[in-house]
Amino acid sequence: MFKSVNPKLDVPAMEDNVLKFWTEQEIFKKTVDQRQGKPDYVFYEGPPTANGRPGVHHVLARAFKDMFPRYKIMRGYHVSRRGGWDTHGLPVEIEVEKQLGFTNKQQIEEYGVDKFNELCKKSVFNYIQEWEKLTDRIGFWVDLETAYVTYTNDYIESVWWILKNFWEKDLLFKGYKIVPYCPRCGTPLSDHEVALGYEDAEDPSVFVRFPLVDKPDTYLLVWTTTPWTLPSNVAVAAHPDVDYVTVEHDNNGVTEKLILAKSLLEKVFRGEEVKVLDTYKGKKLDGLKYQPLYTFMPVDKPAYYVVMGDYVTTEDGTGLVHTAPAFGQEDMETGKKYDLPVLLTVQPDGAFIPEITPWRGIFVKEADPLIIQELEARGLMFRSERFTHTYPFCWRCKTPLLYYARESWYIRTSAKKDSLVGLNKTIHWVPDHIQNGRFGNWLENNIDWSLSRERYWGTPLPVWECDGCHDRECVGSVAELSEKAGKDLTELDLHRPHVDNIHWGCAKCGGQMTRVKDLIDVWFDSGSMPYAQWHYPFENKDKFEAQYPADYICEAVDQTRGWFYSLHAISTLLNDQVSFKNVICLGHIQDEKGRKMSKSLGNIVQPWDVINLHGADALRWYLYTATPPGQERRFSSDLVGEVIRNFTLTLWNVYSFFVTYANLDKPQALNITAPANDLDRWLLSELNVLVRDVTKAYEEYDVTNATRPVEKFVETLSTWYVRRSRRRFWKNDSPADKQSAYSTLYTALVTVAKLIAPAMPFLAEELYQNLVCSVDEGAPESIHLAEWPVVMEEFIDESLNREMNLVMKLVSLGHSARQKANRKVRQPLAEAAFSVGNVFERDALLKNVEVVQDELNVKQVRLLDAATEAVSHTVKPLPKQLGQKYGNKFPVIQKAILAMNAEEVAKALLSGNPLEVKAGGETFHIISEEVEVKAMAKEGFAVAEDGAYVAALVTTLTPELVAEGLAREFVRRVQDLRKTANLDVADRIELFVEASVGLKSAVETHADYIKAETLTVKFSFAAAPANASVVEDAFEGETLKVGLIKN
RNA sequence: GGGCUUGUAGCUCAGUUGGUUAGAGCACUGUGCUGAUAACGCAGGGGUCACAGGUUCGAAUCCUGUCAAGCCCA
Repeated sequence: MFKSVNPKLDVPAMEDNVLKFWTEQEIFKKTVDQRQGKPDYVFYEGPPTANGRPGVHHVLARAFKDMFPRYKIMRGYHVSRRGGWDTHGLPVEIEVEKQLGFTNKQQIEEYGVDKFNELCKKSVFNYIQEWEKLTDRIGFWVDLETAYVTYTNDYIESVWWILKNFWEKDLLFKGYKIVPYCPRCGTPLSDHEVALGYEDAEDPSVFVRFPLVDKPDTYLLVWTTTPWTLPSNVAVAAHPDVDYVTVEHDNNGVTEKLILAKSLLEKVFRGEEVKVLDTYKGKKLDGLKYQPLYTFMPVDKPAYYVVMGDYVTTEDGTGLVHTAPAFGQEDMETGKKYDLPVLLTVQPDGAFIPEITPWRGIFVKEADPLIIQELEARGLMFRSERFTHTYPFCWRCKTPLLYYARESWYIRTSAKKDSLVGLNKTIHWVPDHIQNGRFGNWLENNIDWSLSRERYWGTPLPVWECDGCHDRECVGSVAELSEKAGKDLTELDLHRPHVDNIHWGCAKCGGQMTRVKDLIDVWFDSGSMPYAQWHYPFENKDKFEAQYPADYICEAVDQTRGWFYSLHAISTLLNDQVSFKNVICLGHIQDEKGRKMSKSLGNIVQPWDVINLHGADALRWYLYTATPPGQERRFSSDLVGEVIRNFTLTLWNVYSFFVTYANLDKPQALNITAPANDLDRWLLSELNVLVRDVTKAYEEYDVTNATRPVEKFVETLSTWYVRRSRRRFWKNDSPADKQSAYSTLYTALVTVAKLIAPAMPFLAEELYQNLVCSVDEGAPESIHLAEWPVVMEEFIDESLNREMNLVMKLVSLGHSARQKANRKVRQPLAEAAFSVGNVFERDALLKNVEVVQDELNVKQVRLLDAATEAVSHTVKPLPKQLGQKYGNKFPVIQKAILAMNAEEVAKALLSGNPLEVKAGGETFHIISEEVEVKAMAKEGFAVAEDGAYVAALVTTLTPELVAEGLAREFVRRVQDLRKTANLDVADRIELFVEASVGLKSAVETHADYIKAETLTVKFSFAAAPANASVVEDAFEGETLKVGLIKN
């Protein structure tokens, strides 16, 4: 019937078998093909780069990516899941540079850009086999055979088409960008490179007087650490809400007035006596004109006045910030805002341009002392010192970096800010705070997308410029390029340097059109994937339309400004539409000590180490259940091992139990009908609640709630349902009841398998193959082709669930009482009495008396009753009820109730009448819901309590009870012996017993019970023959020697 | 420096519109149960709910500030 199941599960072997089955039967392909024509569920794969080994964090993302497509397939959707590879960008170049031993761009140029790019192209797939192997092994179903690759001409052409669209909408433009720049290497550095080169450095710290136009004896006191930027000063920034002062100061006998931030007076004058003439907010300085320090360069726009900036701090300096848009990020932003002129006074080699006559050709840092000298000579220097701070240097050549304006291409995203913000409000974010927090804020403060990169391996910016009249054209397709160039360029590699060699005559002046040298940001590549993966609009219009926008994407949280943004921005600017509807934003993985995993710390956990030990399912399940998705998570292999012990094996054992007995009994039918047995009704009720809750969670992209409740259910299934039902499977006089038990357990197992299929695809498949496919030839051949379970509302009985919960609770209390009285469970006791909180619970207990009797091994179960036995009461005023009703009167009421006689209070409340309480000069009528009344057994009981619940056991033993206890002890020894003798569960035996008097008498009395329990057909009080399995033992003051022979 | 997030037992995490005794699993100790179990039940030890103020009859929960960690930006 069913394939027999080894209770000892070899997880990796099981998973390998399932993988083999999927491969051989092409199950993944079938999940796509068989849903052809069904509604599409669209998933986008955020492309990784395969030039490094995949790590645990990649497994995390891939596990989450895999889950929802699997779920949706079972819900009957058509889900095509195309893989993709991100192949361009600086990290790729750096790998190749390392390989070639290069340290600067010069070397790449000398080596040859074509050869360099060839190496880049090869290196991006260095580890592709490892990626494919891991992807396959963790069960991430994604189509890698047709995966899109961002370096292909088709992909690039689509990206060009998008850029041309932006160009035509005037959304693509050239501007300035401040970049960290190495004047010796002649190149800007990436953030990553800048981070490599921070060192302590000594720099000037100067306070300069800027004379006002209208009041020449009044000066703005301005602080800077880069005197060389003063010749390009065009404004001074002040904070609108900070307090500023005008002070009178004695400058070598001449009285002058200085303006600076109030809170910095002390720091600047260092106790020197000054007279504060006026105090006011920075706002008041707005627009105040001053005389320029230098006029080497003409300005074509208004300049030399005070501007407002929120970024101005009063930590250092004077609260008045020298502003030179060419040499600082904030300065540039301010410059754009106020339309200030940009005075580019420095050449690319870091020396002053000829216009700066006194210092022409001098490296700026070396000009600092000369400038200071010059300002001192003019009486404008208030103070000049040196100070040490952390400053970035070029990591290659140790030259101090300059923040320097470079020409750069931008996408005018800020023009579409309202759309970006508005469309974001329609996206479902998990966790939801990203929507208005990190992502929303980023959109609210949107700045234009800096698009260009001065590099080699990437999508070239398709803009050509005339060397004569500087007219520019943007090219949106290969056909267009061919037409302009006057030759067929279909075969042209669209990368540098090939594309750089294409020229044509300028339509306006006849000059030569040459491509600008820039590449575009790789994020633009990945954000273009909804279009470019299909070579849209040149091909596959239908596919694009069917696959846009995505229903679901998932990446780590660092992608908010990466892929999530690039997708959103491109889609908004191009189509005014979202490109994804649901997104899960994952937290990062840390090591077991909460540190970042990094090569340098040597704390990287290799996914293979975990998978080979515990399997892919356990790893996946751990990732889903351990932490809410958006949170950082500490990770170690041991934590994954807990999944096996806690969840996998528990489920596996229930499964193995079912198969073992089902194969013995061969139950007729396994389909479910309305069962008569309460335990079955309860399990089916809980099961359908589980289906309902898990389904809801999947629909809401709530991974934690789609998985954790299954764990809880399986635990209850094993430790309550199966334990309570065990005898119904192997010793049951009622065929109908046995049948019902099989059907119920079977249904639970198959349903659980389906519920975990998206999360633990291997185990789910293994269970399904044996439980379903081996008995139903018409069933779908894989669980991943099966239908998602439907909630059968008619089976849900919430009050039954509450009832069973109570029973478990009371049984647990009963065990606790036993423990306190030191009465082991094998010893039957006369009775257990309970006190519960309300009528519903009283009825629930009475309904389940037999279960409680059996669990606690007591002869009678009943309610503690004040009328028939000595019982005392305690009362507890309930803060929630009373506090909400009476507010700040609660404490006095509570005190008053506790001061009253507990028995009288209990009596009143139990009778259903309100309790009159006098407190604080008022009278309150307290009703029974507002006070918890607990009955306490007075004497002769072993008691355990929790809240309103009390379990009280009668622990006195009669000789009959003792004998019964001994009989059970005897049975237990025999069962052990059966086990050690390796008997089969159904084997019949013959017993030979030598026992002390009391035990012998007990065994005789309970002989029928013993024979039935142990499947004994022949029984004798005699010494065991030599071929018998024998055990000797002593307990409860008795001795025993028992021998067993298989009959 | 700014934005977002997080801080609860040795570890991983729950903790409902604020309700007085803060829970679970793992690990540890003791004990019991078992012919599915690699288990399970019960009990015990283990907590300044990061810290400091505030609001409230009542704060892990709400507010303010501080500290620490992570990510993104500067």
